[in-house]
Amino acid sequence: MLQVQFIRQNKALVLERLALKNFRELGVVDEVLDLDDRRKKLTQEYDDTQARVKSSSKEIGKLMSQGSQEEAEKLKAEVATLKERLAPINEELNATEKLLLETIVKLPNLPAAIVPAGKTPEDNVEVRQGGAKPELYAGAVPHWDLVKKYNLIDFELGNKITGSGFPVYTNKGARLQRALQNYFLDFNTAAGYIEHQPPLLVNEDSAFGTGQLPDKEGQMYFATEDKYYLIPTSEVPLTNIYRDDIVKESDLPIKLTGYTPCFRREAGSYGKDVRGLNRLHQFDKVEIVQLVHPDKSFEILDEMVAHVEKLVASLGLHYRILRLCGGDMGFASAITYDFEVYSAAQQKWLEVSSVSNFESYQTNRMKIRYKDGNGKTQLVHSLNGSSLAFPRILACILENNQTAEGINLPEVLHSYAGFDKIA
RNA sequence: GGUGAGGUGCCUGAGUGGCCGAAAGGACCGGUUUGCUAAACCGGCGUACGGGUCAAACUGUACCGAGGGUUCGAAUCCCUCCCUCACCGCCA
Repeated sequence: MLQVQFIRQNKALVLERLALKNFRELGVVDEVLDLDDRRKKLTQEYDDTQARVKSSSKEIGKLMSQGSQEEAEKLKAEVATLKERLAPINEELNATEKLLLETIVKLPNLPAAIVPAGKTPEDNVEVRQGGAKPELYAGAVPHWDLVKKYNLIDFELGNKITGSGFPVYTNKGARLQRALQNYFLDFNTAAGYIEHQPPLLVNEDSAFGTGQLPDKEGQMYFATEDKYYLIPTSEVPLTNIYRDDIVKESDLPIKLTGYTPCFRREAGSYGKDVRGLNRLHQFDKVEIVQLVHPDKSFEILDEMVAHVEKLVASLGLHYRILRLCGGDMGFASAITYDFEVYSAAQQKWLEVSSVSNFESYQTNRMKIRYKDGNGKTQLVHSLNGSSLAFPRILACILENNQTAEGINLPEVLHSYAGFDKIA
C-alpha cells in the first residue's frame, strides 16, 4: 500500500499517477488524508490522557506505601474520571485506524514515470521482439490436438477427477513438465537465486502482504476449515518469507526462486482463450523474487527482464516484450513487462511471464525493511517475475516444433527430458 | 486427535502486581589497549505511532504470542484463541 506520508507530501503527483492507472475514485486520496489527520489528533489526545493516568497511578502506589489512604482514594477517583474519558477516545481511535487501513488499501500502486498511458492491452508498448517466427508445415495443428495425438495430456481425465482446468499430464508430457521445472530452476539458481520450496497454502496475513487480499478473494481457492488460501503464485509465499523482518542492508539484494503449482479460480473466463493449456485452474510455474535496495529496483528490474529474456530465447521461441500501459497493469505494480511467445498454430501471442517492480507497495504491507547508514528504518523494494509459467511455454514448444514426423524438443531440454523427440 | 509443558528483545535466559521496555550472558556496532589470524576493558544496541527539530537532541504512548478482562496500577492474575515442544494415538 502507499505511504500516507508520501501521499501527504506529493498529493498532486499521486492524483496524476492514479489517473494514469485509470483509478477513478480520486476522492479516496482526501479521505485517507482526513482519516490520518483524525488519527493523529486522537492519538495525541489518548496519549496525553493515558500519561496522566500513569503518573497518577504511580503516585497512588507511593501514597499507599506511606499510609496516606485518604489521599490515595482521592487520586483513585480522579483516575477513574480520566479513564471514563479514555474509553471512548480509544474506541474512536481504533475505528479510525481500521477505516484508514481499509481506505488506503483501495489505492493501487502508482505507475512509474515510463509507464505508457492507456486502458487496454492494445495500449501496451512493444519494447522488442526476439527469436525467429516459426514456419509450420502444412499439417500443423494446435497443441490440444497434439497432446491427444501423442498422449501427453488428458484434459477429459482431469475433468473426471476434478473439473475443467485441471489437466492430467501423462507419459512424455509428464516427463516434459519435470524437465521444464529442473531446467528453469537450474537457470535461476545459476544466476544467484536461492531455491525454495514454499507451502502451497498460505494464511490471511500472507495473502494480504502481497496484495491478493482484500478484494481478490474470488481469485483464490480457500480452505474454509483452516482459513488457508491456495497460492495463485509462489510470489505469495516467497515474498512473505521476509514479512515483518528488518534485514541487513548488506544482505540486499535477496534473490529467491521456487517452483510451485499455482491455483487460480479465474471465475468468469470462457471461450477459445481458455482452450487447451491457454488458461488453467492449476498450472505450474517457476518464480523469481527479489528484495532490493530502493535505489536499485529499476536497475534490477532490467536485469530480471534480461534474465527471463535469455531463458525464453534459449527455448528457441519467438517472443516479444511489452511494457504494460497504466490500465493493464496489476494493482500492486509500479511497472510491469509482459513476455509473450508466439503460437504459430493458434496464430496468437500467449503471455508466459510478467516481470514487475512493486517498489515499496508490497513491502509496506509486509513491513520488510532495512536499516540505512543513518540507522533509519526504510522499506526495501520487491520485484518478481515468472521464470517461467509452464503451460503456454509447453503449448508453444509443442506447436512450433511439430513436423510430420513428430515434435522436436529444443536442445536445452534434451538432457532434462531424457529424449529429444516426441513421435 | 489425547495428555502435559511452554510462548519474554537478534539468540540464550531471569523476572508472579508498582522500583520492568524489561536482569544477565552471547551476538552485533563504536572506541581504548595489548606486537601478533585473537583477547581484555569501556560505551552503544528493539519496534510502531505521536510531539519536537532544518536535521538531531529530547519527549509522550503502546508493545513481553494475539485478543479481551480484573485492578488506581499487569510481562506478572483471569478468560478465549493461536502457536511451539514432549509423550501417546494415527499416518505419507
